[in-house]
Amino acid sequence: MDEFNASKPIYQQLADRINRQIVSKELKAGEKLPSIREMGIKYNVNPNTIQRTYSELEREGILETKRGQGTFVTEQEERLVQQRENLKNEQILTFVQVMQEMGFSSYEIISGLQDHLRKFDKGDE
Amino acid sequence: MDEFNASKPIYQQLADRINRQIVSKELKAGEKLPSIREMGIKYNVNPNTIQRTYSELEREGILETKRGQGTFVTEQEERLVQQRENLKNEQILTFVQVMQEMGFSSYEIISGLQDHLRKFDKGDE
Amino acid sequence: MDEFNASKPIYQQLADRINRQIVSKELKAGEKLPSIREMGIKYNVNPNTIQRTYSELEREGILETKRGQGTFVTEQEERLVQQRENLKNEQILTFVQVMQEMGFSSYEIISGLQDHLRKFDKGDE
Amino acid sequence: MDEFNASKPIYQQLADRINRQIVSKELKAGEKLPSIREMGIKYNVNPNTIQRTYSELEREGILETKRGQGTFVTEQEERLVQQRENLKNEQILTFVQVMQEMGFSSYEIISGLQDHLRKFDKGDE
DNA sequence: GTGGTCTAGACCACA
DNA sequence: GTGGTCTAGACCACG
Repeated sequence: MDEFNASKPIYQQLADRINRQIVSKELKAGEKLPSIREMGIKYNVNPNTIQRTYSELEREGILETKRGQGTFVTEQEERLVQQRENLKNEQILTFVQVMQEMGFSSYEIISGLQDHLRKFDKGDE
Repeated sequence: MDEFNASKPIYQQLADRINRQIVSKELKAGEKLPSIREMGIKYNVNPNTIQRTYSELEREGILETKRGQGTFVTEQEERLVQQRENLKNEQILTFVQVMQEMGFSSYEIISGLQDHLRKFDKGDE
Repeated sequence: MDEFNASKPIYQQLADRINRQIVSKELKAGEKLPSIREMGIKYNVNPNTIQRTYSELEREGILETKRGQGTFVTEQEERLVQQRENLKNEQILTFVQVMQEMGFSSYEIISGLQDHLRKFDKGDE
Repeated sequence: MDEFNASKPIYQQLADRINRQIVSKELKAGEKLPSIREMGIKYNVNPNTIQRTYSELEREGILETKRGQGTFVTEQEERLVQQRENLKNEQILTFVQVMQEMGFSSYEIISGLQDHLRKFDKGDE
């Protein structure tokens, strides 16, 4: 397991991934994350790098560490709800910005998106 | 003019910008681009950096260099049309992927997007 | 009860707390402290940690251990008076040092402090 | 030069120091800081540690880095003014909290402080 | 030259 | 066992 993109720092790619797991409820409030060392082995990455990922997410307020016990998803559910909202808006904002800079109209954006979803939709609404 | 983002290489940010200018028809087929030197001055950037930007776009097939004359947007209009379609689908694809990984439903994606466009729409459609 | 700060060792935070309880006369000269085991349960903390807290304060001369009876606040009242004075001056000294290093004038320090006390004063004076 | 406190991380002690230098205008808006490597040598500390110090301060918004050029105090003077205010209030807040927990009255705090300043005042008002 | 990332390996405090 | 800090040394992109 070492499928990392060269253009973005590993610690950020991992942070993004965990962020998504939390936002998609794959990881739940209060749940314990693997230890830094375990993660290091799992992703074939230096523990320091994992450490950086975890602190980054702690700074964002969605992870908490308990001394000598490990790192946990925060139990403050509001933070998680808010994070979900934040990430959604962030993604939409940059997507729309880029599309508009490329000269696509709102109509083209929406209908292009609908076409895409129609093709690949797995029925999850 | 030196409003560059720290996280991405300047040469790529320039390439993206030119890509957008071409796709949005701000730059037209066959049009001459400023010389490397001019661009360097205009954006207050090292000529090496511009050089790299141009080669990148040449590799993508939308710029052409004529020795002794300068760098031009390709005159093969199909390439440009195709590039526009490519960039659009690329953007949509990765946007939808990320949103789905975060557990957002097709409904949330579309309506979130519509909300956003409603708020910020500049009337272009 | 496990509201501990991550940045400082727990045993020290406990020592500080007891120090304050003694200096504020919440704990009086000669008074018996809870046993190590009781404290451990009360604060949901390992007995080793409490042990360390107590020895620390013994070293400072304000606690005394009587073998087979438990741990007590010293009965030498002067030590307590002196400790109160020490802690006060210590706090003031480092506070002023830091403020002066940051370039705050004596006037700014005093008036900033008065402003703060005016806002938050609970009437104790 | 390796006068560091054992109880606090070096990178934070350095951040505090720089924070103070900026707030006291010893370092001015837009001024260039020594390179990571220079600082490392000066304080006999690993460049990585300095790096962490700098990023910490960048996150706080008072430093900025320009790729390939170095690290600078931000030129947005308001951020600096605000930081001065923040640090002042932070210091006052924790000082007063500690003193009140130790049972000192507002009167004792203020007059203790005034006594202290009277003794050591260097004429800066 | 600059900062940014990563690794390997070490030591520490804490539970 | 856990996370937190630090070092030494490496490689990279950028100007």
